[in-house]
Amino acid sequence: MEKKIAVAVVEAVKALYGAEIGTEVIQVQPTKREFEGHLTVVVFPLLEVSKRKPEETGRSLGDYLVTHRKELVAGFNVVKGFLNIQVAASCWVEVLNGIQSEERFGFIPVSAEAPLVMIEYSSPNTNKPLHLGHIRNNLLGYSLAEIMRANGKRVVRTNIVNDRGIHICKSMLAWQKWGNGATPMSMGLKGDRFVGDFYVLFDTYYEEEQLNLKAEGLTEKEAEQRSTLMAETREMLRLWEAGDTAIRRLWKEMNEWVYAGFEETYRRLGIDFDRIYYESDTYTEGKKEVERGVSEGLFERRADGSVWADLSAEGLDQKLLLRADGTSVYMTQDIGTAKLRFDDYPIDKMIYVVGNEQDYHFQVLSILLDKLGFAFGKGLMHFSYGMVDLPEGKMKSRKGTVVDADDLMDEMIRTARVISHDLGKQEDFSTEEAEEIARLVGLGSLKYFILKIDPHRNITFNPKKSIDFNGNTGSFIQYTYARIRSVLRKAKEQGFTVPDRLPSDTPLASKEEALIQLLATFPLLVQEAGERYSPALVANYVYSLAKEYNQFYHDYAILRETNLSVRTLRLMLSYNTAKIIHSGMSLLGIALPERM
RNA sequence: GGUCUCGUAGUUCAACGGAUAGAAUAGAAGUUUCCUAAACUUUUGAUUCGGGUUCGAUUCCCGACGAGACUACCA
Repeated sequence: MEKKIAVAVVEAVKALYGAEIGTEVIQVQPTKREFEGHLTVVVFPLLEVSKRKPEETGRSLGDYLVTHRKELVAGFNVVKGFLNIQVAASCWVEVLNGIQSEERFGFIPVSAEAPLVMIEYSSPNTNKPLHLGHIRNNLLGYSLAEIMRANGKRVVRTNIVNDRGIHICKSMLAWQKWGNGATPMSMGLKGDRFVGDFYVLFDTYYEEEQLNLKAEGLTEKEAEQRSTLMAETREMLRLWEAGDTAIRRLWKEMNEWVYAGFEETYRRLGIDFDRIYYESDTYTEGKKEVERGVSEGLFERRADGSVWADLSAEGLDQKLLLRADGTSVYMTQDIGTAKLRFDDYPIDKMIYVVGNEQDYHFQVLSILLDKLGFAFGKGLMHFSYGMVDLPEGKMKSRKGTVVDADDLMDEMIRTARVISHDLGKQEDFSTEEAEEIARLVGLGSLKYFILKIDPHRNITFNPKKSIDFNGNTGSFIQYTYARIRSVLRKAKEQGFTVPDRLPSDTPLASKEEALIQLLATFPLLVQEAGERYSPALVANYVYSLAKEYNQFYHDYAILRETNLSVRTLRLMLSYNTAKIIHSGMSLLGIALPERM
């Protein structure tokens, strides 16, 4: 609709002022509530060609549109430099017919030639369970993938698992020393939790060791160097890299436990991947690339054997790529992973969903890949998002102030169950139904809470206050959806049908026009969300749609409406609102209950 | 110190450079013979400060102040 108006205005400008302008000059936006009209044209940008005052220009354009395009424009008014347009009712009916006729309104079908976007997200370490920060990451990544797909892109969702390194060795060593052969099965624990506990155990003993050493009068640095635990860990890493079979077997077994745990958490969270990469497979590739860089004179090997990239020409500093002992660092691995990925897929766009603490890392990665001659280096996108903090400050795994992903999901579902129970809703449902609804609502609220916030911002998450189930929340949207489904069920029972299309002379009330207008903007919204990589945009749109429908619902007795054409209109509006809420929420990875 | 991100009602979030800065919560007052009251209606309340760019700035630029991140032979 906005586009139609823009085209019509271009035509009017040509007829009135004889000037050729592009539609991109025309700003068409929804009219603010306090003014009369549906859409508003901002005339300020047109003053240059009209050579007249804003009000006069607006009136001339309005007159032209009402006279020459009356099938589109039914009326107008001008306030200052704003031309408010009343769109003809028959237009809105046609728009609604258009929405009704499309299975997935607003989604662009994915063709085999479409650009291929790879999205990396999650990227866990295998030494501890997933926490709230990972939840934000996973939700953003999953949602972005859905949004890109809705924009007609081919999408490969990928996960790079940091399955090797000193941190894993800490868990392994602790298990060897103090595990007494325990397994997740024997302890009745989730595998990731089980291994994470050993990681914490290592740290506890390490702290103790450090305190003892410092008590002997050693400085902090000396104490670190004298640590036997650390020495054993490093030795373990060395053995791992050397391919020691016993160590490799232990490593494999403990990682399997962790993967089983992750799998469960991912499944509950409702996210998955198309392709998983393991750092243990990619880090050697990274080393090769770095060595190539050295031989091509791109990087410098120092006297101690370490390899560095000098990025001072780019305004950055020196960056380590290989340690003196030849082992790789994070950057080395990311170079290797990138190479393997581009060998595996014809990637047009690479998106890394990683926290903003790594902004610098990706800036450097982009430059390094570019230096190494990879065409994709410059175009890689770091989808950076803010930290999730607690009211007391930053989450610290060592201080035990981390909000565990599984615990949080449990808590959300529990809260949903309690609220549902208190409202007396559960009487209508079987135990299984009630439990399923609690699950959908609890998780939906959590997801919505995270996704509606602009990714750049840090989130302060208050576990005590938990998450609201009222207002701008996932459950509000779910409730609205369930209610619409209920209306449609009842309509069917009573023999009322939703037609394929409405006659164009169907009368419309302003509430109905407003709802159609909002529905009609969905394709633009999806496109914009794709261009701006913004799940938050989708979330806030779906909320405003749900809110609009709630008011509509409150004002009209849909099923008791006796006028046939009015009732079918309202049913059709309900049907399509549900359809688009469903589409929108699917972009966020949020499931909807049929009843609640 | 340097680089980057963020500063909006008491609180949590919105606002392609557009009109009188929107919602939600919390506070105050209402609405159930009626399709689901997890709803709806009314009401109180905010752009950190100072410059600049222009028809117009929460948005863009400069400076100050405040919060966070990075600046590791950690990942």
